[in-house]
Order: sequence, then C-alpha cells, then structure tokens
Amino acid sequence: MSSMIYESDLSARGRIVAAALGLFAAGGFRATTVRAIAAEAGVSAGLVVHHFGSKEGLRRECDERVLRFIVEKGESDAPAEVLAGAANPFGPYLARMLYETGSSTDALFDALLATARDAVELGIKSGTMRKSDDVDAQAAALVTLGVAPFFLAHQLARWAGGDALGGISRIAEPIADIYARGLLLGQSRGGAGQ
Amino acid sequence: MSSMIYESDLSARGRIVAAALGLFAAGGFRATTVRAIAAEAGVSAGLVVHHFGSKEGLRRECDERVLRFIVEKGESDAPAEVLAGAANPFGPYLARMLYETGSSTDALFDALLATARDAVELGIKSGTMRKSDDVDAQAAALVTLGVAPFFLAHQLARWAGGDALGGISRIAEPIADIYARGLLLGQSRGGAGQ
DNA sequence: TAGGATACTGAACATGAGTTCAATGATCTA
DNA sequence: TAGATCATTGAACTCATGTTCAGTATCCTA
Repeated sequence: MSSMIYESDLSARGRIVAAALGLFAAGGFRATTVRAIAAEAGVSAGLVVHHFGSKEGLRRECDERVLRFIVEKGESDAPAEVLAGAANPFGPYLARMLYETGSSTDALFDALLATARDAVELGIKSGTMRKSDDVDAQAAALVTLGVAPFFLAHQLARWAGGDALGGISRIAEPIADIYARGLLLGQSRGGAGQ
Repeated sequence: MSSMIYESDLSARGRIVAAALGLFAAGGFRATTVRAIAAEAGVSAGLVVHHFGSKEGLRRECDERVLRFIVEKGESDAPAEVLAGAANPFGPYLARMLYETGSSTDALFDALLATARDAVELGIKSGTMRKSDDVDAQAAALVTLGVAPFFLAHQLARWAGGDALGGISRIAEPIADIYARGLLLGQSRGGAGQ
C-alpha cells in the first residue's frame, strides 16, 4: 500500500522484499500469502520462490535486512537512538515477526536485546537510568515494553477511532510518564508483584 | 498438554473448549487446526463443527468464556485484582487473541480496557496511583504493557533457557520496579518521547 | 418400548496456498 | 553473432485444512 519502507523502486527482487516487509508488518507472516506479495511487487508468484527459495527464505531475507539495519546503526549511533530508530519504521514488523516464531527471527530478538543491554549499561553509567540488579532482565523488559504497542496496533487503532498511528501515539504519553516517574505512589515497596 | 484451564473433565463439548483455549493460547488461532483441537479433546473434527458451527464459532465461545470470567470477577473483586486474575491463567490466551484480530475479540479488549479504567480511577482516588491527564490512555497503556510479556513468551522463554514461565517471571521484577519508581532519572521532563 | 432428537464418527469434498516446472524472453559473454 | 546464463511467467501439482454429509450409536421423552 503506497510508499514502502526502504529502497525507492529498484529491481524486481528489491520490490519483492519491500512488499514482503510491508505485508508481513501489516498482517503477519502466516496470514500473508506469496501471491499477495507477488501482486504487491508486480511479479508472479513463481518469481518469489525463484529468488528466495521459499516463503521462509523470503522471511529470512527480510529479517536479515532489519537485523542489518539495527547492527549497522548500532556501530555509529547511541543505543537509545538505535532502539528508537528501529521501532520507528520497523516497529510493526518487529512485533509481528517476534510473535510468530521462526528460527531467523531469534537473531532479531537477540540483537534488540544486546542493543537494549548496551543502552541500559550506558544509561546507568551516565546516570540517566536507574540502576538495576539484573541488567539483562531490565534490557529484556525494555524491549518487551517497547514493542508492546505494536502488538496491539489493531486494537489500539480501533480504540483511537480507526487511526493506527493515533492509538499508539496517544498511549505514548502515559507510557513515557511511567518511564519517567513511575505509576504507583506510596511507600510500599513489596506487593506490587504479578 | 496435561492439565487444562477451567473445568476438570466434563462433556465432549467442554473438553473441546478447554483444548481450544489451551491450543489457541499456545500457538494462536490461525496456527491451530481444528483437527489438533479435536485430537487434544479426544473427539473427531466433525464434532467440533457440529457443536460450534465453525472454527470461528469455537473461537467466539472461547472469547466469551474468558470475557465472562473477567466480567463476573469484576462484579465482586477490585479492578486491580481482576486484571491480575485475568492475566494469570488467561495471559497467553489474551495476548494471542488480541493480536489476531477477530470481531469477537474486540469485546475482550474493551472489557480489559473498562476494567483497567476502573482500576486507574480507583487508584487515583485512593492515592495509590499517579494522576493522569488522559485516564483512558493510561488505562490503555496499562493493558498494553500488561499483556506485553505474553506476546514475547516464546522469545522470553528462549532467553531464559527454555522455561516459558521463567522468562516472564524474570522480567516481572524490573517491570514492577518501573511501575513503582520509573526508569529514567534526571530532572528533564521533555525529550523522553518516542 | 417406540420414536425422535442429539451426539458422534469417518470418509469425502472444496479450497487456499506453497511449490514445481516447462517454456519464453532478456541479458551478458566469448 | 551464438551460446549460455539468468529473469520471468503461467499453469499445474501437492498438501493441509475447514467443512459437509451420510450413517451409527446414544439418550431422552411420551
């Protein structure tokens, strides 16, 4: 639908990847048919499998493309920037793909985790982030909460009156507030579990 | 797989619902086949459609069952208890079903939202929760963050060394900490967006 | 007990979707 | 330019899966 992420036009192979990236993000891997991808890219279904071996192969290519984006960005930018930059264009894709398990997606999650861990360590060291007993767990929590809105994109869109981006941006403020100041008041430290 | 949620044994109809509840929670709606449900319940595939009309009908039944659980519990217990009680046995199911859009699932999300809103209002009134400009958005954020760990159950399980519950419980602590005290330090109020 | 409704099965049917394949067109190379 | 490699298509194949259906057993009711 309309403009696709990455590459402006390019070869048929490039168009297929772009179409897959968009359709996977919109509807998930399983729900997206090879024929739909082919149609979106303006090619035949046979060509898709010719280039990528199988639908799963195409998924691997897409995953690697997103992974490379994160890794390369991680070599130059600050971890927090990387996470924000990955969530921005690839948020829906990441949510869909991390949900529907697939071997190639594991690397994606690990990359996000590593980046988040860097961000947490840097944040603690520089004093902008609260110190934690379990840095790994904190990083995992960060990733989990970070992609959460994209999981519920459909429901949030309905809640916000049909606008997909509107729902996510509307809950962004209270979420940011929770990050900044917490949600619960009172001195009780225990009992908040579960 | 072993003991199922709700109803101990019961009729074939009850076993089908129990099996569906479990398999939908484990693998999602689309990925779960009618034959798998039938096998789990020890009946034929034909019986499933005989009782529920279609796979979609069975889903509706499951959704309504979970919805009823939440609503009924909401009439007696405190909202916060309801949310915790719903997340406990039905967390994986809710995550899967809210993700894969279906008309009957909309009611589920709305019920969660309403309950969360009650919880927020009560929390603010009783002084245990920070006041918010947009109570609805805060409720939506609460639901979103609440089910988030279940979306990533698979990845978190891998991260925690294969144990599904282990992963979720391990990030529960940093998440609870974020709720209690926030994550970010410093006086800057802006710039945390995105 | 007779009869109908309901529960239930196993096989068959229809369809959607991933994949294969032979054939054609395009492009590059010696 | 001739041959070869690659890109591309459209139809056909295969398989999984939701659904239908005719038939059988079980149970309730009058």
